Amino acid sequence: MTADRKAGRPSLAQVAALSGVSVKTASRALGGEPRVAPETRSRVRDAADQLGYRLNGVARELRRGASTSTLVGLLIGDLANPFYSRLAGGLERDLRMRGLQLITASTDEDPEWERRLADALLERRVRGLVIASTATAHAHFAAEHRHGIPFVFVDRPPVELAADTVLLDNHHGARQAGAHLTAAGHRRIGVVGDLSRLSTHRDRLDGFAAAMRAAGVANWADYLVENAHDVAAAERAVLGLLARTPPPTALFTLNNRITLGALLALRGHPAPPALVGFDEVDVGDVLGVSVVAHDPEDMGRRAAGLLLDRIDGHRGPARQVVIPTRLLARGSGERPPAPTAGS
Amino acid sequence: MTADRKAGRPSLAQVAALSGVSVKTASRALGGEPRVAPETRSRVRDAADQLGYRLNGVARELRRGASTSTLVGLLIGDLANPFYSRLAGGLERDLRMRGLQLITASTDEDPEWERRLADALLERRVRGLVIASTATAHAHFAAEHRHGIPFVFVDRPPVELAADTVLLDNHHGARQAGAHLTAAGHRRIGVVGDLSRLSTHRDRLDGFAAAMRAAGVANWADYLVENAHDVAAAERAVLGLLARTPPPTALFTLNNRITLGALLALRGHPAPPALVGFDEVDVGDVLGVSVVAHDPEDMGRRAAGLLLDRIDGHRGPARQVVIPTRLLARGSGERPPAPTAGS
DNA sequence: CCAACCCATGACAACGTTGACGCCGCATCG
DNA sequence: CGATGCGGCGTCAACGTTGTCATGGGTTGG
Repeated sequence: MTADRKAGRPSLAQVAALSGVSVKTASRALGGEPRVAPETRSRVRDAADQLGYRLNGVARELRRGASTSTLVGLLIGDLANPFYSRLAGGLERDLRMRGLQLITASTDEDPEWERRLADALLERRVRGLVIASTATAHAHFAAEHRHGIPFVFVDRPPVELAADTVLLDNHHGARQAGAHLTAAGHRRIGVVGDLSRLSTHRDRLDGFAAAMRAAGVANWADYLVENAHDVAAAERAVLGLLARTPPPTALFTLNNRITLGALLALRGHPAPPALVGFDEVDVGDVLGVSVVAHDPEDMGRRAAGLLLDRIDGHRGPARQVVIPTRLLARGSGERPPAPTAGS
Repeated sequence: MTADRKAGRPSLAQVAALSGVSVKTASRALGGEPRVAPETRSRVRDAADQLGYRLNGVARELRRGASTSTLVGLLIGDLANPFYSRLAGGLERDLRMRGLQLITASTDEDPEWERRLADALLERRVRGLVIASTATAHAHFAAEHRHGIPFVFVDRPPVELAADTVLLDNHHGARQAGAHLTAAGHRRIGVVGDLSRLSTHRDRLDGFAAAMRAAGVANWADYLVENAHDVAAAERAVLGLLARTPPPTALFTLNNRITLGALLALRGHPAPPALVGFDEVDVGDVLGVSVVAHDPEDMGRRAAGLLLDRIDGHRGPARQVVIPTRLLARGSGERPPAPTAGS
């Protein structure tokens, strides 16, 4: 009652003193080491309980060395985005089976923040780093990488750094979406994309362009809007596209938030254009939204796999995993072009 | 090239040696302390860059003491659930403005896991703990709490522990939903809930019961299904309710996942029952789903506020913040009872 | 011209734990 | 019965950093 207040947190020395053994024996007893008499062990445990003592993981990590950390860093754009949070969920689940914990930070797609956060994590001596990078160069990670810290890049590949990577099949998925729409007869397809510097955006655009070339649609870029980074911006972008003359007969939205914006823009529209979105949306099923789907949780699991391999000592060259996509036709993408204007 | 491989990570001593100063001076130079000659500082910095050196945050934390940690623990049910991930997002954003980082772990609503994870976080000497607890007692946190570690309970209150809390106005929200449905003439309302041990579930049920009493609806519990913990279970539960004779004319789904399950079950239904859900759903707006809405990110921010107050030395009694809910009428909740059976 | 002072730097200890090693006493074995 | 082995426990040092105190040289001021 007297010591309860001022004494910060008890240390192993206090537990040892209370139970009448040396510090080392107390450490053995609480750490589950063998070679401790059962009676001693329980006496130490009782003393620890009485003091509300808990082993200090920070001291242990310092003593045992950097490669004993159980923390893995995860840098993503925004935890509130279902794509990222599902990825984080899959990653976490596989890591914790190995006793590793996830420390998550959102970059808000700001490269400067991303770097500061990465520095903080590395200073904390995380065991590895999984990163959906928004930066356009990663050479400053080279030193850490050489020192043996495993890096896994997810969703977006590293630049100027040879590290393990998990990517979506962006090109193929977008090409499939484009082909699906042209097959239904669409020639004027509004395309709404995210920040143009992101590799995912560029890859999807490339895939779509390939589909347009294959279908003989020139000038498709006339109906392209980029940098619609949030739902509201996407909604505005779609409304802008629909106001053109002639309007697009179909839309291809390059990620989940943009698809949401488009759905908002099309609400109550008498003759909505066809719509295919990249990424699954939550009730896409119920809404009948056709999408290029993939499994974010699987991305997280694959990232965990690559990371754990490295932690287990795998020394091979950087590996790349590609997560497949598949087109889910649910109605919105199969609407034919409205017969307003000629072909 | 030779030392590059075997040497683990360089230490301050190596930087000091390379730059020809003492360890302490190197520490001062890199730590941004005053009283270092500019020329010395840059020499040390160069040496550090050359070695790929980074200050060791673990050692610093040990040296400076427990209350200098910049880690805050967050325990939630499932990172992939938008409610939790948005809460985490709001929390993280406010914490990082103070230089604090979030370490997140999912409990999968397993009390035993929750306890293990909490132990691990406390052993790591986190600066505070935010927890959406699935356990039914929290006395084992009492010792830590007395030692001054701030706890903030979110979504669900602590049991046998006086700690800061952020809750939703579950009772009021559910009562409003019930009143809304009875006002439209519904008397047979199917209610689908989550794990019955969760306080959120019980509070919402209580609120709904109050509305039923007020409207003079007895035996409402005949149409109650509990423990529908995932989307698939909720879908089955709703299908089961609809198969009853007479079927319910309306549904009240007690959380976001259950609402999703209900939407799946009602897909293509010729004369769907009215539906009100607790929690916002992603495109509820577009779908016309009436819900009892609230702001999970705000919950996170309020939790951050309570935590930061404690970190700043606030010593008052435990405080409780209640986040308001509001009923959003979007169509699904306003459908009148089908005239199949009599009132 | 000497005292008082400040600046830049260094030596040392300590944070709390655990690995390496050593010691003692009792049981086992040839 | 002495040698060997091992279970139980203690001593010591080290992990990498930083707070405290000390030191030497240069500057200022009376």
